[in-house]
Amino acid sequence: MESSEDEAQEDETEWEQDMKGSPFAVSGSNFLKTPTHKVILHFDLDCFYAQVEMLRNPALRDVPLGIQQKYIIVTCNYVARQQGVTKLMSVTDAKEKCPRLVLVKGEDLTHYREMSYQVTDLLLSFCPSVERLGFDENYVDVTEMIEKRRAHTPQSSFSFKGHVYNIAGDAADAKANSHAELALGSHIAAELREAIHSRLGLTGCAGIAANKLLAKLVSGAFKPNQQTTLLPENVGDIMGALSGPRAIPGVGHQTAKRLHALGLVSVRDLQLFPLTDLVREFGAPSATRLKNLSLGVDNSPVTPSGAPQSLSDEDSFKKMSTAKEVMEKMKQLLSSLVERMRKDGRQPQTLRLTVRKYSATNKWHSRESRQCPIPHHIGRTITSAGSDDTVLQLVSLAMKLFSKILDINTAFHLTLINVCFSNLQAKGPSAGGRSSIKSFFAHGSSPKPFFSSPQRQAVPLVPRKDKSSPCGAENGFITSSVTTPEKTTKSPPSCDAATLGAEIEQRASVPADASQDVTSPSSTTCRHQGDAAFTVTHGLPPNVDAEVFRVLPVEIQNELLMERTSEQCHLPSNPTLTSPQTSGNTNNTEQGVVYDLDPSEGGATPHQRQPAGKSAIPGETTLEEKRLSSDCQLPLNVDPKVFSQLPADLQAELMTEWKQQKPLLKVKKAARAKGKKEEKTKFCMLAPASSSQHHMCAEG
DNA sequence: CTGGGCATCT
DNA sequence: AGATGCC
Repeated sequence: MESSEDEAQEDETEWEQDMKGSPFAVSGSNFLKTPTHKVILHFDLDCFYAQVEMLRNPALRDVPLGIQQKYIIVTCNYVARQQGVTKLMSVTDAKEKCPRLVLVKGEDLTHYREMSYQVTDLLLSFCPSVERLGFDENYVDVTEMIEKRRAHTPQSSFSFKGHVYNIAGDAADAKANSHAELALGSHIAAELREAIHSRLGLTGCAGIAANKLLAKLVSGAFKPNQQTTLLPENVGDIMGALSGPRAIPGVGHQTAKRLHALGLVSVRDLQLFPLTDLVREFGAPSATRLKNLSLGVDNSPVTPSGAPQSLSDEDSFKKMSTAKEVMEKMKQLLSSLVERMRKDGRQPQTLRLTVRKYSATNKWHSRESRQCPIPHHIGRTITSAGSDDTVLQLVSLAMKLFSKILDINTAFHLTLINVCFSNLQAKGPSAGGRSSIKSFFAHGSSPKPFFSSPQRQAVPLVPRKDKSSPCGAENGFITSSVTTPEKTTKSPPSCDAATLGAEIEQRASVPADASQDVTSPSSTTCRHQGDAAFTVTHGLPPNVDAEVFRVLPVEIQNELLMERTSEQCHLPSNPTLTSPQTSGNTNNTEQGVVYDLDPSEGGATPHQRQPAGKSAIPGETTLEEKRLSSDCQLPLNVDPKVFSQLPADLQAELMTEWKQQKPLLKVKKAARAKGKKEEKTKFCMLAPASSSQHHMCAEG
């Protein structure tokens, strides 16, 4: 049944070899010098944060210790676990279980991060192929180390260090000689764990197996501070022992839900489920990967992590609803970020702001982010000086992003703010940013592109294979191309991967690495300019740090000033003082909502007001706007004299920016006047930078 | 009363 | 930009 079809092609050698036995263990007679399977180590530090705190304060060693982030115990030491405390338990529950639980705040990750990289660096001193997974786990591909070590290891003298999964202690040694690579791997793992302990004082577990998936799964078999090796003949055992698909690394909440909807509740269900049906649900790439994972097959390489590709800092809270709070939080977050960035030495080229808005229904997942290039003159000061002014400039930039996410003058309720530096560029000692591109094309030969981080260059060390993987496991295939001539695997009676059907290999045409060719995407919406220099500094909004305010972009300043006006000044005075340019944008003009300073409604925020036909007379607004557009487009807090003295090109640049900032009102009005929807499209083309102010004032 | 980072894929 | 997943 199986191979009646003549799909042919496939490397026959591989095919036959695979049909003979387990993809993992080519029994004994392997004449090839290159290893047929890799040996991957997975290291997992015990209750990492708690260990770090116990190192910092040895008095905590013998007491029940919990690491607290906000209202959660993110991890705890084993004394606490003995008393029923678990990871991710609420502080309330933890205290209930263990009244004497000692809590240490763990929101600041600095110490954990530093120790984490010390561990990775230590592993790197033994082997170049180290991949981080979070702060407390590392994969190490020791295949090459083992090749060398095996060369000068006497035959038939192998043994295992630590546990061997599902093999009794005395039976394990009998298997060592037929699994020499894994046996050597177990010794290397023991040595590395010992190095971590003696040099850094940390304990942890290790898993030794033929791929990352299995190494990770088996590393937790005996905890804490122990290690376990998984033999190929026990792959079926460990996969079958999983509580369900969700327990497979790579299968998250969403995937598990979709699997459940297909009726798949056990790993075995997934193993036996027809690939065709799985493809229908997940698409070929994900389907093949899922099915492979369920079989214990994982051909993903250990990819050296190197230095992080981004640095971020965030804080969560129950409620944040004023611009003042937002700015102060940003200042705080960016200060620490800049400090970290300075130590890193590289220069970030992108700033990203992420917020989480409170929402009764969608409580946890509604994150929104905006990003923009970091102007060169700011970026440079980050690594060199890291001054207060740098932080303020970044706050200014971040506030621009913030105003693209939501309207500052409309009530908001944030529960999280995150700032992130990305597009980190190693700054070479010479060659200031320019001149680089040309040199690449000048002569065909490839000049060293910069100074790139050594880690990144180390990537090629990892066999980038798709086929021809030394893992030997791949050949079951079924090219998951569009045509999908799926060779359905015969439904197997056993759990063993070999019997269940060998690996399904996707002809992964990996998109290589989409290494962004850097330089500025044309989205110049966030371009920084010296706009702050022309702003007035008197009459600040209440409770806003003058220093911060001074550096803000004028548009943000305007909004803040207007907010103050609308909230505090109930004076019936001339409404036009509230900067129509900015006020218009903050309202749903299509509903005729405007800032209507009604004394009867004390501190109500504008958005809470009804469209109220009263003062929202379209005619008036239109007139007001015409006046502005024809005459003075300068923000109200810009001194026209000062502005007029600026170079023409800078004037134009500033004007462009200001127009981009608040174009919505004008255009929408214009469109409405003409009654054509096409106008909106035209607007989008003319002002692509405009934010998507899709938040209608709704709740009226 | 669900944290603070990271990465990859789309 | 967002979703998803890992710790």
